[in-house]
Amino acid sequence: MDENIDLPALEKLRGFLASAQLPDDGRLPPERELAQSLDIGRAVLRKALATLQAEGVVWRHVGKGTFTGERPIDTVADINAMVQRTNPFEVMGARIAFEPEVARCAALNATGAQVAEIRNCMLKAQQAPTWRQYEQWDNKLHRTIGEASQNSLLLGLLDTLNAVRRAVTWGRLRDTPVRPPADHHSFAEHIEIVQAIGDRDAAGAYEAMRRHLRSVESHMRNRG
Amino acid sequence: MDENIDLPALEKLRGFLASAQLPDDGRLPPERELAQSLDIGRAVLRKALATLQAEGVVWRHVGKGTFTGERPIDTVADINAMVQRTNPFEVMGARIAFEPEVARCAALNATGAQVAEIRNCMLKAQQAPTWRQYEQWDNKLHRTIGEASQNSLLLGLLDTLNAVRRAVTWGRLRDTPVRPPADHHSFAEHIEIVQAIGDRDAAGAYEAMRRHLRSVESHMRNRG
DNA sequence: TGTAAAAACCAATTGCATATTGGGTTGGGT
DNA sequence: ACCCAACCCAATATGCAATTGGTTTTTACA
Repeated sequence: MDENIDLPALEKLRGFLASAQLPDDGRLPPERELAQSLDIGRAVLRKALATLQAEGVVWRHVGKGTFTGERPIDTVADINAMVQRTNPFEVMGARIAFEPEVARCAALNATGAQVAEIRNCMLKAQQAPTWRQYEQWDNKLHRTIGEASQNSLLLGLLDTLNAVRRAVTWGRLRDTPVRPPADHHSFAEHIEIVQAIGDRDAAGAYEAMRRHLRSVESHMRNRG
Repeated sequence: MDENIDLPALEKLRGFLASAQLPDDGRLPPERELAQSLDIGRAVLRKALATLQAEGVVWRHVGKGTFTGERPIDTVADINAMVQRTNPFEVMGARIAFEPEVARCAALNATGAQVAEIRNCMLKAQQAPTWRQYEQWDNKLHRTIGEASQNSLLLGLLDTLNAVRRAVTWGRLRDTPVRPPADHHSFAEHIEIVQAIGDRDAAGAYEAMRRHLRSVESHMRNRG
């Protein structure tokens, strides 16, 4: 902490914070304006603000303003940052960590209509005439399982994960045959997942999804 | 599919897509410009584009443009939308689904320095003189566990989850006593989590984190 | 001469008007 | 009946001036 702090100014600022009616986002008036209304210089105010920032009472950001409370972690537009930071194996690891839990929640919470939709997606994926359409139905299958968890936040996180996955694997379809072979490993795995969800078997759904993604991971490694 | 499709125009468009040098985001020229350069009408082009969009070859968005490939799910992690849609119980459910898996990965992957930092956060949380500082160290403990997973995507998802959590629980500290009581339930639970991570016990870390969050959940219910 | 305050400058961000883009309709021509 | 050109609308992007925090320079005073 800076020892040159002006204590009367700091007390004025604390008094302001204790009594001010601030907007919902906790934004303080601009420094120039606040200095004037507290009848102190801006440089003095800035020192007092720096003290309060070090205590976690306020946070400041160039161009945005000064706000009460702790600085939020910056997550807006973080998808691009995530994409830059990660790689296909991390994406697989995150899926293996996350999606079995989503399947578990789906087994506990899915409506009958959602179970039927999950089955439909699985069948459509098996019957898909091209890899592109197989991927579309595969994506829809996984997302419908996320919807069936009945937890909008889990679904939001799953969508974030899939957005990163697609960005990381962009262009990956170029060198594949026309459609998946009839013995494509995911088909049997999908059947097990969907069966467990339909049976309301949470642990079974968790294990089946985990086996599926481990299998996807090892195929990815062999193709590496 | 629309049966009024103009096949020569569709072939012209496919030919364009096969040979064009497009920017990295796969953006096509604006419709008016593309219609001119292909020497077809804009309405005809729009029909051809609609056909390709139905096949998943391109996607279009008012005001943005036309792009190759499938329509991405909203790629900006829209934290505000998640916050509006969810509630504290969903947040708890998502944490219970997600954070034990993060603890499992941390037990397998943490460096020695990270284990030491995790311990430090735990001790600092126990010694915190105010609830505000306890929360700061608690947040840091959970985030350090996320870092220790050595998976930047898992960490990104955890940050997203915590950003939503903070927004949903905004202002929750107002009516609490000065500091956590010495027998605050989380203290013993933190010890178990940190012990399991330090012991490299993945299943133990998973179970300890799950018990901790279930305990937080039931305290939340009783307080509700 | 040293210090504090005021003024000026810089980088990051916001707000707003205008331009652009896809979506669609209308009228005229073949 | 269909296509084309022109036009309109809603969503989005772009560019620029204003705003905001961060810092340096200048000025005034003791």
